[in-house]
Amino acid sequence: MYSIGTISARTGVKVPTIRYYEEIGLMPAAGRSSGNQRRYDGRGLDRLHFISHARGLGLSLEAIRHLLELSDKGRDCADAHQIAARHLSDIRARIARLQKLEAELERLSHSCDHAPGAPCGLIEALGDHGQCLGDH
Amino acid sequence: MYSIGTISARTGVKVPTIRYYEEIGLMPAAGRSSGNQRRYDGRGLDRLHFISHARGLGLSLEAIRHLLELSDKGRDCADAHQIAARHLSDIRARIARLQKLEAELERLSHSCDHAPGAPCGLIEALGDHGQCLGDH
DNA sequence: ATAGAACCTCTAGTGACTAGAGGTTCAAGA
DNA sequence: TCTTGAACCTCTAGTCACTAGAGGTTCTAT
Repeated sequence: MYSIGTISARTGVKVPTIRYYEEIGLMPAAGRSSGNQRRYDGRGLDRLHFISHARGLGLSLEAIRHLLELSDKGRDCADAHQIAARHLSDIRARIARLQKLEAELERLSHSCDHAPGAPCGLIEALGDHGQCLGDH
Repeated sequence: MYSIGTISARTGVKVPTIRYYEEIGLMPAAGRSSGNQRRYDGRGLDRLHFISHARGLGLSLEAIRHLLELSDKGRDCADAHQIAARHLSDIRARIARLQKLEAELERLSHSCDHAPGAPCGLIEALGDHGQCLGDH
């Protein structure tokens, strides 16, 4: 049996975060010691590893909750793949958007010649969307 | 003079969001009609355009607040460029991270052969960080 | 037995909004 | 001038995924 501090150290998930996961039902209510402290077994540790890993991949807690349910039920992985596919396309969309912003911001930075006394071209450009190429 | 609804329509910023910007001091407190409704002039509209554009580029309200101060003071654009540069490197870091996640998630999806009855390889892989390449 | 690290619950705060309740004002048409 | 209803007002509370702090209790090692 592990204390909350132990599984925190093993998974890298902070102690208050573990309690938060329990509060929202992502982690099952842990067993308690005689003095009311949480005690976890290997399954609890595994589950927290799963959550931590999926969070690291950027999945929302809602998606993880869904994945955990599928895992608990034990079969039919089509749904799991759908969740992963949705997340993947979401990631790709975010990359595309960030790349547009990157280009735009770089362009705006170059629209200023740093002339002393003159207004900053970058600030002007921020005020005037008309100068922009993209649709942000 | 424009009503809050009018500048909302012109900038695409929702009405409650404009009130929120005023509450946190990003928009100056607007003048009022005799019946206590907000009234904006061209400067208010410009300022909201600026904020909306910068938000669209992904800048935080804190960064925008800073930029607005620089703009109000009117000269020395080095600080503005520093803010933009910081944001640009932040965007690049986020792109790099998302690209890692993309690769990892794609790999995990392929680690399942969809055999009926067998446990889902994707879910197994999510539980076991040891299988991973990256450091997410 | 004791010290102090780790644990407990509870409340409140973060960023950037969004939603809703309950009430008031404005502008256009009759 | 009156009426209608769209737009406005303030205030509170909720979102996501935590994080911080107060004030108190339990565990573990010496």
